[in-house]
Amino acid sequence: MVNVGKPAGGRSGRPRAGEERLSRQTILDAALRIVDDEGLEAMTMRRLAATLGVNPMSIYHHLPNKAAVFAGLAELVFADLNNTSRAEATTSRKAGREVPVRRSAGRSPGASTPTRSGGDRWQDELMNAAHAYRNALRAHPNLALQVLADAAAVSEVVVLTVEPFYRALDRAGLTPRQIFEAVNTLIDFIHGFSLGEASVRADTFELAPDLLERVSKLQPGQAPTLTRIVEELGADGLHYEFDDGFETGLSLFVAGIGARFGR
Amino acid sequence: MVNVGKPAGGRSGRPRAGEERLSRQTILDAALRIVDDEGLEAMTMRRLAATLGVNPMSIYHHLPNKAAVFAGLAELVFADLNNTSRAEATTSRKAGREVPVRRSAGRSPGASTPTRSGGDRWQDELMNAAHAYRNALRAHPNLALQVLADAAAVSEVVVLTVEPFYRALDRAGLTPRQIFEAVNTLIDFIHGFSLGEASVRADTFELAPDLLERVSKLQPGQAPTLTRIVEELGADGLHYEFDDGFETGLSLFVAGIGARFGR
DNA sequence: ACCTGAACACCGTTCAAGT
DNA sequence: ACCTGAACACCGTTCAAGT
Repeated sequence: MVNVGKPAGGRSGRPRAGEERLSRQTILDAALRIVDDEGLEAMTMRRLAATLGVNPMSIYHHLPNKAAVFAGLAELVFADLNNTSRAEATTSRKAGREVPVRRSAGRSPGASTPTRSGGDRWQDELMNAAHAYRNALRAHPNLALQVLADAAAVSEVVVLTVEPFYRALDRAGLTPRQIFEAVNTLIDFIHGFSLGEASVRADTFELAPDLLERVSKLQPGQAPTLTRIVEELGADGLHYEFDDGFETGLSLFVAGIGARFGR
Repeated sequence: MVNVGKPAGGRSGRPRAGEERLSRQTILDAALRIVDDEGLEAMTMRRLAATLGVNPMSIYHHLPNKAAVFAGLAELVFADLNNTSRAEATTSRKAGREVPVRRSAGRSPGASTPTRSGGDRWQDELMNAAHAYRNALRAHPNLALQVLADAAAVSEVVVLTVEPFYRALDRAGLTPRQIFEAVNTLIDFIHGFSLGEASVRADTFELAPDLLERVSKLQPGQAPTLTRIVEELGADGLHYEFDDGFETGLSLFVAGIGARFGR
């Protein structure tokens, strides 16, 4: 199965230049590919070396250990997010490697919100930030758990990530303290949501989508309210869509800001 | 360091009866102790066997593999939660093993909410459910990630866990669909929050508590709004307490329910 | 039924050596 | 500077054998 060949076939999308050298970037690209295709635990140092057509120890010359590889992958995810959300900003282009701009499904693809009057601009801005964040985590389901557990390790790039949230809520007129608290809460929600979503996509089940089946297996009287509510909902009502769930959560949150902070 | 002795000293709190036999329960207890004391990755099958004073292979007679051990641990966490939140319910007591009732720090330890009039009962009920859930995850920080990633594997016991949330929101008068959506959102928030909290307690940093230091290292103009807001807050304003953060999140959520669903 | 010993097919990482 | 081979100290798990 595993092709431990000579100097690695040109598997990745990148065109191999005449010079084929090992670098932090090529290593991380290969690692990401393994994680995406075969899951977290398939990503071993030896396997990584094999797909690069290189001795396992060569990797240690560019990254100090396996943890650093995973930290590097987490960083990639956030970097992707930052580059995606301000595709137009006047940034001095980083050397090499353009990050492909992924577009969220539901929204208009062109310029940001076409001239609309109304006063609900900050809500849209906040929604956009939230969707971009979710999409970045969703792009690599197998990596999500690692990213969320390791967000710490990625300092700068993670901090940049919250700027759009701050901007939206600043525009909404909240106080600094309110902004700080609201952003923390919203990001916690997105993390929890994405964790559930990633679990389902990876392989297993999750609470929301499976509730009906599980409740039916309960002994009578173990969870009376839950049982009754689920029955009232019926099979149709329980059909779960992650997209809807995310939207609902966001709108609940926006409504909360309005009510608590008088917006 | 590791004491690989004869038939295992009486390390666990349980009194060793004359008969010292291996069982699913003793294995899981030992595993939980290793995870709590030394972290997830210290919990290897061989290490577990050593602390039980037993051959590694003996374990496989009671649990099919390592994944099953972790699933069992996740189940313990949720079982703990269920037993804690209805300490008084008339349940036929399960054979053996009483789960110690952990009490949350901030609240009055006695009977639930002493006779209070007012119409805000459901809010308190919801808060209590949320705190109990958070506390269960907080009781074993090293396990939190595993639990959240694996909640799926633990079917029945996880389902029971949401009953208090359903009861509170049913009392609030929401429709079944609204309850379903609100509970999903709230639990996602708690998961995300607990993930962050567990990461900090385990070893690393996290966004909220560390924001100030990190923002100061940003290049000028990289995140203008964030930078300005953080400066306005100042060092004092940014001091982060998880307890406050959780309370804020909950109240934002409760306010959202009020505003969206007219309660 | 429950436990064991030896073995298999892996790991991450150190270290001394090659070019 | 960058890469390698051999080795060390581990893993999870299978399998045939013991009582």
